[in-house]
Amino acid sequence: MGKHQNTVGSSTYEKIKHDIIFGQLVPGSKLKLENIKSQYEASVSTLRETLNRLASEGFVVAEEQRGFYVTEVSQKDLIEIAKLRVLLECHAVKASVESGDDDWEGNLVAAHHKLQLIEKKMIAGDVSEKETWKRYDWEFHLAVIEACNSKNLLDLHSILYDKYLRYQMLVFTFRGDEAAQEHHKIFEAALSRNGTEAARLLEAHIVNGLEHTLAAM
Amino acid sequence: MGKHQNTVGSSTYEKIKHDIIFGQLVPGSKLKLENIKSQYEASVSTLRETLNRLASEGFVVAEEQRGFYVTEVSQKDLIEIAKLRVLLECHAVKASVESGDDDWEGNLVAAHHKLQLIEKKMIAGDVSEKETWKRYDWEFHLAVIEACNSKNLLDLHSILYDKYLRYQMLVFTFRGDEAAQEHHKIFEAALSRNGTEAARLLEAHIVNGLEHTLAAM
DNA sequence: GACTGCAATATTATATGATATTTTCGCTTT
DNA sequence: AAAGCGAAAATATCATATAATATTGCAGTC
Repeated sequence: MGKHQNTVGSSTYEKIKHDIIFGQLVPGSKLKLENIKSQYEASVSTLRETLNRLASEGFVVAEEQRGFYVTEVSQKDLIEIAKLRVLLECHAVKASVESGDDDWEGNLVAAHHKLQLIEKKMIAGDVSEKETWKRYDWEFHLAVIEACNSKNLLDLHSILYDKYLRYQMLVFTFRGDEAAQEHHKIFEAALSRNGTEAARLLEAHIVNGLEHTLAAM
Repeated sequence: MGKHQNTVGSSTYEKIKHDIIFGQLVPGSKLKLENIKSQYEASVSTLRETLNRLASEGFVVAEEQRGFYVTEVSQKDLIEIAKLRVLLECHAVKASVESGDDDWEGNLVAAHHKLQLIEKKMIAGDVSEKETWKRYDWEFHLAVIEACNSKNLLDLHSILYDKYLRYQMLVFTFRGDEAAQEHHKIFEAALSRNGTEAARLLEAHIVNGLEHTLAAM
C-alpha cells in the first residue's frame, strides 16, 4: 500500500527530516541552498519552504540573511526534550486509559504485538531493520496515548518523539531486552486501565532511555 | 527599541500571524495566493514560505495541492489548548521559582509592574491599548516561567499562548479586576518562591479565563 | 613583520515573475 | 441524476534577478 508522495515539496520535507533524524545531515552543518538543491533535486523555492517548516519544528535553525543550519545537539537539549516527553506522554496516557474504547484497545494490542515481534528479532541479533523497529516503537507509544482526546497534545508529542529519536540514532545502541520488558509492562498497565501505574512505568522507560543515550554521548 | 525585521519574509510572517490571532483573517477562510499577494505585498514564493511556517505552528492548515486555510476554531480546540497551557506553564513555574536568580526577580517585578499599570487604565475604561495590554500580559506570564531552564518548554509555551490569545481576541471581553488580582497573587507566590502555590494560582487563572472565553463563544 | 581597517570581489540568501501541473467547475451527453 | 469532457483558476515548481553577507587583497599603522 506504499503511499506515493504527491508533491516535490512533501517528499523533500520527508527526506531532509529523515536525514536529520538519522544523522545523514550532521548537527551544526550549514545547509547551503545550491548544494542541497542537487542533493535533493528540488528548486531553491521548494527547499526554502521545506527548511522553513523544519525550522518551525526545530530541526533546522534559520538565521536571517545568513541561511539555514542543521540544529545543534547537546546533552542539555536532550534532557529538556526527555523531560518534556515525560510531562506530555505521562499526562496523555492517563487521559487515554480513561477514555480509550474497544478500537483503542485493539489498536494497542496490535501495535504491542508487532513491536514485540521485531524486538525479538533484534535481540536475536538481526539489526538490519533498525528503521522498522523504530517505526513500531513509535506506533506503540502513539497507540498508548492515542485516546487522550487532544489533537494538540498528540501533535506536540509527535515532534518531541522525533527529536528524542534523533538523539537515539546519534549514538545508536540497542537497549534490547530491558526496553522490551518495559514496553510489555506499560502495555499491561494501559490495558488494565491503570493510568497512574502506566504513567509511572512510562516515565521510568523514558528516563532509562535518556540515561542510556546520555552515557553514550 | 523596536527592532525592525528587514526581510520581506519575516515581516509578512508577523503580519499574517497577527491578522490570524487578532481575527482580521477569519477562521476557516481560504488564503488564495493571488489574493493575499496584493494584500501583503509579497510574491507567491515568499507567501508560501510564510504559510508553511504558520502551518507547522498550527495557525494555518495546508492541504496538499489544494491550498491554505486559516485554521478553524472550536470549543474543543480551545479546551485542549487551555489544558496544555496549564500542564506546561504550571510545570514551568515550579522549575522557574526553583532556579530563578536576581535577574529573574528583577525582570518579574518589572513585568508585573507594567502589567498592573495598564490593567488600571483598562479598568478605568480606556480600552484603546488592547494590544499593548496583551503584550504586557504575555511578558508577565513569560517572566514568571522564564527561569525554568528549558528553551524547548518556553518555545512550546509561546505558541500555545498565541493560540490561546487568538480565542481571547475572538470573543474579546475584559475580565478586568478579577484577572488583575489573579496576576498579583501569582506574582507574590512566585516572588516568595512558593512554586506549588504559584502553580495552583496559575491553573485557576487559566481555567477562569477559559471559562470566561467559552461562555462568550 | 604582523595587525588592523577598508574597499573590491565573490559567494550566498532572498525575492520575483514565468511556466508547468493539478484541481475545480460548468456544460454536455447518456 | 451521473459520467465524461474541456476551459478556467489555483497551486507547485523553477530559473533568474536583486540584495545581503563573506572573503580576499591591499594599504597604512604599530
